Amino acid sequence: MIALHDIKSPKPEDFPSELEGLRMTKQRREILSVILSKRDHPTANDVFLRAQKRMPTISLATVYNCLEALVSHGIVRQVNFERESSRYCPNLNDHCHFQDESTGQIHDVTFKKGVNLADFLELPQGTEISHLEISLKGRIGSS
Amino acid sequence: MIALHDIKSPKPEDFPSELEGLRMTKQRREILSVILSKRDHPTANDVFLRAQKRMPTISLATVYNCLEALVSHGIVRQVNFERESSRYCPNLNDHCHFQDESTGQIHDVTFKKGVNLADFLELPQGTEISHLEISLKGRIGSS
DNA sequence: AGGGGAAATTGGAATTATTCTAATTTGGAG
DNA sequence: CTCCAAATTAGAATAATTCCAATTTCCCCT
Repeated sequence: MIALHDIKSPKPEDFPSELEGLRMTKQRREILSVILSKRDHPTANDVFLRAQKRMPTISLATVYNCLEALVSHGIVRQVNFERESSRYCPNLNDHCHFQDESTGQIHDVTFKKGVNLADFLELPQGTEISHLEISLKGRIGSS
Repeated sequence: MIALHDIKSPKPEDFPSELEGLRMTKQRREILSVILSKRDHPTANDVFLRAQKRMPTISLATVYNCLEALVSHGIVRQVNFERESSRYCPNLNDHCHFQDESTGQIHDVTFKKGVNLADFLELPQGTEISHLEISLKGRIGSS
C-alpha cells in the first residue's frame, strides 16, 4: 500500500477532493504539492514563494491557514528547531530531525527498529504522550 | 560535590563574582537566583516580573541579555515547546521536558541509566551532536 | 441549473516574542 | 582615582505568526 506522502512529486491534480476529512481546495492542493515535491523542510515563507510561482494570487495568510489545516489533519508535520521559524515535513513515518550546522540542511532521522519511548525515558507512570518532538543539531564528521 | 544548580534557593549574594567565566553582575545574580528559586521553567517575561520585585529598575532587555549570557555559558538551559516562548531551566543534568497539557506544568524527564542517543536513533555515522532537545506533551493518566 | 450559506481565501492590520540601538552606567585594572 | 570595556537601560525595530473583516468559493438543497 502506497501512501500519499510516499509519492515523489505529485501534481496538485493528483489529490482527491477530500483528504483525512479535509476539504482539498485549490490552495491546499497546491501547498501540499509544494511540500511533497521538494522535501527540504521549507518554512511557511518558502512554501509561499514556491506556491506563488504557479498560483500568483495566493496570499501568505492562506499559506499559514493551509499549513495549519494540513498539520491539524495529520497530513504534514510541523518541525521546530529552537526559536527558528517552523518548517514543514511530509514524512509521516515516526522520525525526528537533525540539522546539519554546516549546511543548514535538515535530515530526517528514524528510530531504531522496535525502540519505544518508555525504553529510554524515565516517564512518570501513566503518562500519555500526545506529541513528541526531537530536534538535533550538529555536524557530520568527515571521517 | 554539590553544584550550583543543586542548591535549592540561593540568595543572589551566594554567587561568586564570576561563574564559568561569566562576570556575575547584580542583575545576572538576581536572574540566576530567580531561576534557581522556583524551578517551574519560567519564560523571560516571568523572570522579568519576579526579578522586578527585588530589583524594580531592571529592564526586560536586561533579562533577555542576562538569560542569553547564562545560557551561552552553560549555567542555565533554554527550553522550547513548539512555537511557545522560551523557558529557562537550571537543571544541568541530562534530561528533557514533558508538558502536562492539563496543568501546563513542565516536568523534567531523565534518561534511563546508560542510554545513549545512538542506541535508539539511526544517525548517519560520524554525526556529532552539538545540541539535542526532546519535548513531550501529554497527560498523566489517572490510573 | 439556481440560490443560500458555511467555509475558505485575501490583504492588511495587529500581536507577540525577541533583538537591536544608542545613550548611560558600572566596576574592575592599572 | 581614572579609564575603558562591558553591562544595563528604554525604547524602537524586526520577524513570525495570527487576527480581522470583506470577499469569494463551492457544496448542498430544491
